[in-house]
Amino acid sequence: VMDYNSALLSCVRDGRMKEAMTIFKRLQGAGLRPDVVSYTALIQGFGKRKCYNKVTDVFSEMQRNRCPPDLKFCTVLISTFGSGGLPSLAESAMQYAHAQGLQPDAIAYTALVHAYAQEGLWEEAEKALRGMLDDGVLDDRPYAALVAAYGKAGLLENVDKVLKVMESCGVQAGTVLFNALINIHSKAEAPEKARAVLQLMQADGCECDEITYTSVMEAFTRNSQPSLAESLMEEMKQNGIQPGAVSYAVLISGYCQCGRLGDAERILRSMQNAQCKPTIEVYNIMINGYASAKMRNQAERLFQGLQDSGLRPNTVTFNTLISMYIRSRRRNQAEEMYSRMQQADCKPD
RNA sequence: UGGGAUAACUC
Repeated sequence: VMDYNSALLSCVRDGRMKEAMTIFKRLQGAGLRPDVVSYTALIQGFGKRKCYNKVTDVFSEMQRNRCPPDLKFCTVLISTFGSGGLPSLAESAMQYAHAQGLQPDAIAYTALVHAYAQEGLWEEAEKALRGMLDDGVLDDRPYAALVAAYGKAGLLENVDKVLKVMESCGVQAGTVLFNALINIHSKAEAPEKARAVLQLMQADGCECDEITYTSVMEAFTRNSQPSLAESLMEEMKQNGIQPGAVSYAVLISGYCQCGRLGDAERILRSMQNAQCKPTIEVYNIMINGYASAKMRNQAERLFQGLQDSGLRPNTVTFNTLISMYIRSRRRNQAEEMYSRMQQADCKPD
C-alpha cells in the first residue's frame, strides 16, 4: 500500500488525477485496502482541481470502507473546502474531527481560520481562534493567517487589534507572524518598516527564514531598489539561509521592473551556479521583462530555452507572450501562440 | 513517511 501511496502522491503533486485514479483502482484490484493516506491524497488532488463532488465521493467511499480518519486527513478536508470558498464545509470537517475524538492541532486551526478569513468572515475566524485557546493550543500561526487576510483586505486597524488579543492570550509572535507583518509593509510600499521588523526579529532572537528575507527583498524591489534587495540576499546567505527559487525570482523580477535586464541575467546565472534550477516562474519573469522592454527576440529565446531545459510553459507563459505580440500588433504571432497554448493543455496553477 | 499558514511571474 505504501508503494501505491507514494505513486499516488506524486500524481497528485502534478495534478494528474486521472492517473491517480488508475493507480487507486489498481491498488484495490490487487486486493489491497487503501489506507487513510491514500484517501487523503485523492482528496487533496481533487481539491486542487476544484472537483468537490469527487471530494465528497472519496470521503463517502472511505466511510463505507470503514477506514478511520486521522487529523491530517481532516486538515486536508478543512483546507480543500477552505480554498474552495466553502467555509461552512470546512467548519463541518472540523466538527467531524472533534466527533472522531481527534484533538485538532495548530495546523488544523490554521486551516480553519484561513478558510473563514479568505471569505471575509472575520467574526467566525476570531471565534475559531477562541476555540483553539479553549483547546489549550497556543500558537501564533493561526493568528498569522488572520493577520495576513486583514492585511490583504486593507483592514490594518484590525491587524493591530489581533496582535493585542494574541499578546493578551499569552501567545508569542513567531517567524510566520512576523513574516506576515513584513509582507503587509511590503505591500504598503514601506520597505524601511519591513526591514525594521526583520531587525526586531534578529534582536529578539526570533528565527528568520527564507520567506522573511524574501519578503523584505520584495519590499525593496517594489520601491525600485533592486540593489538593496540584492544586498539582503547576501545577508541572508551570510546568515546561513540558502536562497531558493522564489528568492531569486523576486530579485530577478526587481531588476526586470527597472529595465535592468543585464542584472537580471546576471542573477539568473548566479542562480544556476548555485545549483538552483530556474523554475517556470523565473522564466516567465524574464520573458515578461524582455516583453516589457520590447525585446521580442530575447523573450523568444527564453521561451525556447525553458523548453530545452525540460520545463513546460504554463498559462502565465502563454499569456505573457500573447500580450507581447498583441501590444506590438503582431496578430499572427499572437494567434499562433494561442493555438500552441491550446495544444499544450497547460495546467492552471 | 500524507496535512495548514506567511514571499515571486501574465491578466
